[in-house]
Amino acid sequence: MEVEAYLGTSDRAAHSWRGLTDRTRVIFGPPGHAYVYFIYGMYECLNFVCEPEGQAGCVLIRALEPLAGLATMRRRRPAAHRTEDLASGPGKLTLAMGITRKLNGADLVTGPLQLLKPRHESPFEVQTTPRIGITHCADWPLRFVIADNRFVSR
DNA sequence: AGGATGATGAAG
DNA sequence: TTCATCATCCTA
Repeated sequence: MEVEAYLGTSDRAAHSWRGLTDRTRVIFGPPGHAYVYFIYGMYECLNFVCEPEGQAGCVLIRALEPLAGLATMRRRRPAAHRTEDLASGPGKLTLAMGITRKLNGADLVTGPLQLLKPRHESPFEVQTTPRIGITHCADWPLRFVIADNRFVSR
């Protein structure tokens, strides 16, 4: 599991940095919703909106450990030859899970994509590192990974 | 190391 | 209406 935080208007790496636009509308909306954006002409990335309505701030979901639907994910990700590669990056993750911009703005509690509490939660240690793939504020320690976890990018 | 690929936002 | 930029992935 791997995530990155993007702050509101103070974070030059964040889409919300320039303020409210058509694209950033859902980031400024209520928390608990999905922000899905299109990048590099081919990929989509999933974020969770985290700040109260009117403020901007979200978390980019960069990688996760696939637990269910493995066969479906393998079909969607023919380039992934190992289970660890199915969702080990923000673009790979959305491909594996079939997440597209149609889910932009979806409610993560009641909508078609739901964030659930795990049935069994095992303890883990969080490791903090700089964010990946950005130019502005590149040294801010806002990337969080489960320590020693195989299911992360890179 | 480089190419695929198109939306976005700002400038003209 | 152009233009640079971009929170990426894959093949070589």
